[in-house]
Amino acid sequence: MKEMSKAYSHKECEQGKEEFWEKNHYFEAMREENLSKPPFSMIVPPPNVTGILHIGHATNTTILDIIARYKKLSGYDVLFLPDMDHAGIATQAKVEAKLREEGKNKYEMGREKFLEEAWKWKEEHGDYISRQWRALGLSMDYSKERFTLDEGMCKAVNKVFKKLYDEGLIYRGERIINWDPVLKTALSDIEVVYSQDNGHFYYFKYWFEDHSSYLEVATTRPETMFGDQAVVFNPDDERFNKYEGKKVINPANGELLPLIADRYVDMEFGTGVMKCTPAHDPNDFQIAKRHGLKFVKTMNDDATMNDLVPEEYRGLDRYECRKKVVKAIEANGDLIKIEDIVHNVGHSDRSKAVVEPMLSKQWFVKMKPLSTAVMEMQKSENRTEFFPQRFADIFYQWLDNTDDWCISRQLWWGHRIPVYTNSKTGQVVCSETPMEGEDWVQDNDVLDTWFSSALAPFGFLGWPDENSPLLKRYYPLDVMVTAYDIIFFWVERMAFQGLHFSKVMPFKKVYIHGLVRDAQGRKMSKSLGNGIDPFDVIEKYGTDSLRYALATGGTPGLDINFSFNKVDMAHNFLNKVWNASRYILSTLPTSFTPREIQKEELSYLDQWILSEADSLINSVKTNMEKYELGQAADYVYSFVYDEFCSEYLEYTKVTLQGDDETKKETTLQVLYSILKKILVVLFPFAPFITEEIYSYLPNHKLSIYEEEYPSVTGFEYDKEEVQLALSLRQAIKNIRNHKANTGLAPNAPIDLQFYGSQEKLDVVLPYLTRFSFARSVTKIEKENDDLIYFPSFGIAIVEEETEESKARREKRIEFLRNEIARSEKMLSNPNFLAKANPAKVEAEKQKYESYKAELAKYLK
RNA sequence: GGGCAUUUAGCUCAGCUGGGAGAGCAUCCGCUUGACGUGCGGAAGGUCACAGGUUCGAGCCCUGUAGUGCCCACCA
Repeated sequence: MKEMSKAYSHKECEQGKEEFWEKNHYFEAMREENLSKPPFSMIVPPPNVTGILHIGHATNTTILDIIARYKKLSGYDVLFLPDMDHAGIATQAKVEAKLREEGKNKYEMGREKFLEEAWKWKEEHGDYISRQWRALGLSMDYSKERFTLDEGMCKAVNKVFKKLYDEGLIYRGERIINWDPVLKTALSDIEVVYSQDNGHFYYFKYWFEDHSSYLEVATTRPETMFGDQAVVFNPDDERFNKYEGKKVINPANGELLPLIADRYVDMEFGTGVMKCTPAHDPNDFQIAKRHGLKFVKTMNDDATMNDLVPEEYRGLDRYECRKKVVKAIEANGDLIKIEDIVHNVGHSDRSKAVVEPMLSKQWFVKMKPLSTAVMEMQKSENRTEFFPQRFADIFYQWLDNTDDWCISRQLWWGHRIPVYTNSKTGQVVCSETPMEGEDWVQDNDVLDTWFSSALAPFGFLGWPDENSPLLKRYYPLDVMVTAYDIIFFWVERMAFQGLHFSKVMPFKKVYIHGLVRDAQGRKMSKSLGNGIDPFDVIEKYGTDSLRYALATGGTPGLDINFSFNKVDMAHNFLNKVWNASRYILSTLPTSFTPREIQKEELSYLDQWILSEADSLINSVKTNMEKYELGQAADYVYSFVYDEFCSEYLEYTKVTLQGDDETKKETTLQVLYSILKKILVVLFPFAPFITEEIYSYLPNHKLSIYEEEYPSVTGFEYDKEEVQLALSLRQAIKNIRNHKANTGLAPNAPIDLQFYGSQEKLDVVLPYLTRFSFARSVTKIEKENDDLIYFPSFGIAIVEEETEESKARREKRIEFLRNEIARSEKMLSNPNFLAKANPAKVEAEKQKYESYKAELAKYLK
């Protein structure tokens, strides 16, 4: 047998393992030999091909991987599919930046050449991501990797688009959309993030035509005044409704604006009179439609002023224009005041530029029918289950409120909209395949990236090929694991697309986790410099420690605070596992052969530890099924440290250093079987170290992957025997406590008296000697004032009576009295006896009796 | 404005159908006990945010208040 090295080295453990697993096909789904197993499927949320994976990716994929490995060992044929997202806007921005550095210009290059550059980018970064996945120890089926722009996905996207188009669920329309003037593309509503920005509220005089008087109108955006078409007040507003039909002068350009009434206006807000800019504000747009106003767009794509504004403003940036207009109006004496305000301003999620609401012709998905279908489904038995459950409500509410989805983007990198216009006839056709003939011109825009990632659950499995083996076997996905920040972007859209095209929800369960923050709970950001690169952590502590730290010590759905403290703890824990294993394996003789353990051969200590192991397995399984990974790992952690290593492992030294060969052999079998269970249970969390240790096990198979997830022994343990073990532990603890309290060294010799049967004394004696350093243990036949009782026996520490020992006894008496009083109160309460759980009542009675008995000795 | 989450030891957090308050780290004391000092044994440290209520019994359930974080909507 090879020898394990003295200290746990993550580098040695992790070296070559991914290749080993891959080479032996453990990551592959749908292997011939696994076809009889039930299928289980997941996909990784596709990372953007823009760059490197961060700590959030590491957390997400670690959770997925833990589930994948757990399911695999639990007897499932697992598909864990890798994939990447072309990330339209983000990648295009990166490629453009790179080209700029090289002194190139995308417009000069043209679409074709630019896309070549983008594909080059994808190849490079895709490879890099792929390597990072392996460094994180992910057991994905790399032979089935997909990309949102690969051939199959292009087919899927075109087919979906065409069907929705034909059904009238995709339409082209002119509406107010969110325009990103830096990236020069339309955005969807959820790509706009609002922040509380400082701004100004400008009050202007709007004179009546005859200059007899004026109305006060306030705005935050004077630069839009050139597009104004009316001034609006509430029809119920007594102050203004007498003016309906009159006209006022726009102080920015001298044009006449009609005064109109609309219920949209809030009488309480501002001056009660509002200017209306139909082409640059969504609410004004609605008002204008109701009143038949004109829509005048006054800005270019880069948010500079266009030719419809007076000459002196043309070409100015919107903010320059704002200053200039205000100045001009002030010069005319029509500026009343400027107030400082804080208001919500929409920014582009990607470029952070202030979004310009603009009238624009774009493609939209009509959401109502699609979202309604999902809502109906979520009320049925076939709903997708959310973990934690509260996210189901968040998911549902969004569906209930969402507006049509703007899906066209003015970019080149992405799925081009499959709609063609005939330049001669003007005919418009949606086609899954390119239209033949020079007259057909394809729409210039591409689709929102999320349009294609929404198809991931079925598209990546092979749809639209209905006969795709993956699709048939693994759809719908068993569980989707993702952070809460992309529920709207991704989970919702997968849901309605999946449901629309397959009639079932695309995933049975959704597990939502939190975001990773720094040790103080702050968001990781470049400016704070508190970001953590998972690969730095891996280098220093190893993948296993990182994985363990990320997946445990938190609560599902809540944010995770990353700290090196946790990684240290994980690393120490793994070192503990390593050393316990090393010790056990070093005690196994070369002749050792694992075999089935029989209940009859077990000592009381064996029975105790095996019963603890059984309940551990039950707890771990229950929690794994609920995705309570932290909870599951906690059980293993405390079992390993406390029950197994600090106690049982130490106890076995008595037997192993003795000369009863039969007992020795049994003990080794128990140690071996529990060690193996620990390794398998920990394997999903820390695959490398457990595989490494596994390879030292006698009779090991090719890989720990070949093992089955452990189950309970099925033994009916003898309650009294188990109780004896518990009593022994308690006695040792008490004696240690006594020593610490009296200033004795832990290994100071001590004399004990034992009250109980000779049989019990015989089995307990060697442990009392070894672990409490008992110099003598004298069996006594009479109860003694100094006895401390454990359920199976009593122990007295022989010592001279001192003030201190008296005080300690007084303390004990006080404790017992309090407990007895508490217990009496409960037991004398008829309601408790009648209503409480009978087992609880029984346990309470027993405690009461034993406390009373102990107290009686002291008070004799 | 609406909603969700959160408040437990100095710090970071557990506490899983209500039944004697826990872990890791930090602190203090003691141990080179034949796997591990990356360890072992022990100690100290908490009106479980606050106020009511339900219950025989509340950290846990209900109502309210306050602090913190986040999401959605949005009034020019």
